[in-house]
Amino acid sequence: MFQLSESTEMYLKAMVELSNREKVAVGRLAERLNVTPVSANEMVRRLSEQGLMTHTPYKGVALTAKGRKAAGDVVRRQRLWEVFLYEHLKIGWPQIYELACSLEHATAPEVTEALSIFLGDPKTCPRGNPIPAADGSFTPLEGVPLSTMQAGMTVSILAVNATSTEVLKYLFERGILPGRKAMIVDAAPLQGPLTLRVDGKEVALGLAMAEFVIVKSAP
Amino acid sequence: MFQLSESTEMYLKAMVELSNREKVAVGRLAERLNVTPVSANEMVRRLSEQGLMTHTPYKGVALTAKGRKAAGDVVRRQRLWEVFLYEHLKIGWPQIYELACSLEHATAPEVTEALSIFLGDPKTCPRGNPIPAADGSFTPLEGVPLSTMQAGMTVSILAVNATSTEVLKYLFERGILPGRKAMIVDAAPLQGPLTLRVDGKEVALGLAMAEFVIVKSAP
DNA sequence: TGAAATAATAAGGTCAGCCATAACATTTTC
DNA sequence: GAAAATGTTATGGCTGACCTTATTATTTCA
Repeated sequence: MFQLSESTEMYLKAMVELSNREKVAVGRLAERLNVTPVSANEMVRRLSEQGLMTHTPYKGVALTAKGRKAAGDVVRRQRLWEVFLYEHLKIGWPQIYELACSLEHATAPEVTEALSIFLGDPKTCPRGNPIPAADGSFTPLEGVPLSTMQAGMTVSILAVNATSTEVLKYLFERGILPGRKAMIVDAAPLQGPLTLRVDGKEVALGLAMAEFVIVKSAP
Repeated sequence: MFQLSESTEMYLKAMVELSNREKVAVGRLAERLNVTPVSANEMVRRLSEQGLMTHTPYKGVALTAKGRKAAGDVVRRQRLWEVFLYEHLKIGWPQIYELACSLEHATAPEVTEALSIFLGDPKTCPRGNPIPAADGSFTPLEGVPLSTMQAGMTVSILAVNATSTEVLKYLFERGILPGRKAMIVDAAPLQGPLTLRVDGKEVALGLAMAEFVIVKSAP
């Protein structure tokens, strides 16, 4: 609607959500965006031609400076709407990502800035992620996916990066939310699930989900 | 995004904005939506097949009950966003239509209802038009286009139904706003312009614009 | 009443962003 | 080092909502 197509915005957003700077495999993009790897490849080619990302075959994709700026704008809109939906419209935590995503695509720059002012220029969205500045710049969180942690460690949950309402609902119901602390009781081998203790309760979490929970180790 | 395509929503909205129940000429639709008459014809066929409108060739198009309900939903979203943008984000009156239009297409039912509550269930948008109820029902304004009025009459402006930001800006700058009173100083013949006295100033207004200013005669 | 204006239909084209299937290239893993 | 997994490219197809050009039908009005 405002230069970038909806599809382009989704790809940019996925890049930010999946990477903390490193290259992202095209297959991961395809998976997150629910398209076939062939489609993702096509789209990555288009976006590379537009100078938004660079693709090194068999190695992955990375945003260019231009792409990072554009992605920052998109993510800013998305997260500001999340704040609005959560804080002012009282919409449930698991739903806000998906609803904000739709609104994001339809938001003109003047609305973004007016919204930010209305909200008091928040720096973090309800899922714990930083809200990029008006110029699109942002510093990724200093955290790692929960899936990389070892049994016995205690972590503090910084952010949840899942997008599907269903997954968010699952995490929400088990108290896996930004700000909480979790103790890793067990990490089963062979891509097996993690067992956590959160809020006094034990929770099993598949690795796929644990990838989208960003944590830092806590004392 | 939520069953109806963006394009469908635009046609439904145009139907509500152009009619006060009577049939609308396909050419008017085409004009307002900035598409060719051929395209509008195609689209009207599609919408008729979906049971949203009925088309009587050479006579015009009318919404069915189903179409009126769907259109009411769309218009409700649009106008609620207008209120939000105007009242809370402090965005200028001429801009809100266009900006709200984009947001409208991206708004899920639960957001619409939460927004309505947040806004205090307003009944009128900043352009003076009624906001349909949650079930899509609404009563059209009891007013007529300014273009149908005679010289010498004094009218009270009920609503402004223009959509282009440019036209809205023109009207805004001249004080042609809901709630104001206007005296028709002169109505030139041959589709000529109207001359109004609004707020002590004289304003010339082409018939095309005057069609989108809804008024009732005032003492 | 007949010309002009408007409306409708037909046929064929474009474009973005998907899809599937199939062949081929590279990397990972046992 | 070979098989399995993953990634890439090629080809062809689809859909929605537009477009143009051309032809035909109806209505309006001078």
